[in-house]
Amino acid sequence: MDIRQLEYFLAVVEHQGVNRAAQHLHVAQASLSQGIRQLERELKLSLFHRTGRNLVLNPAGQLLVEPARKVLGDLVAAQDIMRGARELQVGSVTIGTMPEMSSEAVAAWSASFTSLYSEIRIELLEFPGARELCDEVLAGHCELGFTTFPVPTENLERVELGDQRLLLVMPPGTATPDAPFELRRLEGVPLVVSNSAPRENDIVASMLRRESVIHWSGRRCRTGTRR
Amino acid sequence: MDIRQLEYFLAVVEHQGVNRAAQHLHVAQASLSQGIRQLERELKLSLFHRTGRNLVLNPAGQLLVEPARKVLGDLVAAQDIMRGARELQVGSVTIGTMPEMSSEAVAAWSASFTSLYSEIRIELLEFPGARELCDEVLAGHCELGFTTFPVPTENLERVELGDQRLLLVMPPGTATPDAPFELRRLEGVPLVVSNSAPRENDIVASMLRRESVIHWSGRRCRTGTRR
DNA sequence: GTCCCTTACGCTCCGCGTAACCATC
DNA sequence: GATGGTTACGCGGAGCGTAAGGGAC
Repeated sequence: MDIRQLEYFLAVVEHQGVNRAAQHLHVAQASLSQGIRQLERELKLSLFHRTGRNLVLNPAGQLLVEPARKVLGDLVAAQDIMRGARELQVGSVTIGTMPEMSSEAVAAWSASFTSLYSEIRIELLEFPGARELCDEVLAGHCELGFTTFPVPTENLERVELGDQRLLLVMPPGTATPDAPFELRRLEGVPLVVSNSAPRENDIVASMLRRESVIHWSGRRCRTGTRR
Repeated sequence: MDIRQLEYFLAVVEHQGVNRAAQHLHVAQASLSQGIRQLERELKLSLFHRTGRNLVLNPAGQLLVEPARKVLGDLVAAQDIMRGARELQVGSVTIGTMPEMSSEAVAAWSASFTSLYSEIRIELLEFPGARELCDEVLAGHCELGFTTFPVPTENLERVELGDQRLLLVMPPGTATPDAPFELRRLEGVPLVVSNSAPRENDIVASMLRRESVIHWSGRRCRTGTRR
């Protein structure tokens, strides 16, 4: 039993005859007749009464009408979904993130993407580090990932989105050197940091950690999105 | 988009790879690969991430999984129904009747048929006369009809089911001739007849009518099936 | 090397159309 | 004759398998 055969069958039923159905399907009458015969042969079951003039459904044929409509209906539904996906109207994008990545870039990208393709769902996956993130992108579990340079693989396409500038805000009167500020000078300094990153998804914290700077968490405040 | 292509697609998804899916489908690996490529070409849409090793669904592919399952599921449902019809497990038979036909033969046939094929539904259509009944059977709207001889067409297959004997019950003391009883002798005689035949679906009434016998309906009683 | 997917290439068979045939009206 | 369905037959293309190619590990 085939899609084509079911289409032929329903066309004959709906147009009450091979001739009219063939005109509607733009195939030769003989081809349609053959198709129906072939279907009946495969099913080992007659579907129509042959009464000289027109073809009339017999009980077995009547049993097939609704199931056939259902199959064809589901098929066009699937085709509609695929057309939507092709025209970027529906679907989803899975993107990977990592703790050391600032969420601002991801949020900005998501916002602009959503404004363009409002029906595309964005799935977020977070990985421990750039290595794992790139592995997952390579394995095909994410379409793309946001990470920091250097990217730990050569086989991925990379787009530089920009530099992110961080501002250190200090109390009035603090000595501000002209030379680049050394993170080491924050050793032991109480800092206002985010507490909304249970998995340390905070670029400042991870940078300080990389520099082995111990800071005293003087006061925590909420930042980022509130749930 | 084709049944075969959807089967191939789901097999690759479920077995996570062309190779294993091909073994399961008993086709060559290359044929399966071709089939998937062809499907993607038709849809103008990539369905898998090609990441060197295995094939992994991409978002468009994920969108197709459930619709494809639905199409194939409905298809096997249709095939099941057809198998049932072939094995006379489900389905229906439409039979035609006519007023002058005694319902006893129909009932007896229905009972024996139902005891053999309990899942086959019997549809009853009643027509004004043998002429109309035979036309409908010829047109394919009934599979068979119960009628009385002579059948008013040569193009139908006929099976004689038997003779139906009718008994005339008379008051004690009535003269009973040895010769065949003439219906004309019932002229004006009060008869107990059925009142359950609003459309005169009564073999006695129609026989008397054919003989132009006027009888006085002395008393009516219920016969046949009570609703 | 192994593993897995893809491409190339012939072959077979299915389904199409043309044309002839048959039946009914 | 007109209409409508079936059968006969040759052709083209779709899909298969074999074999070779290519990338990842």
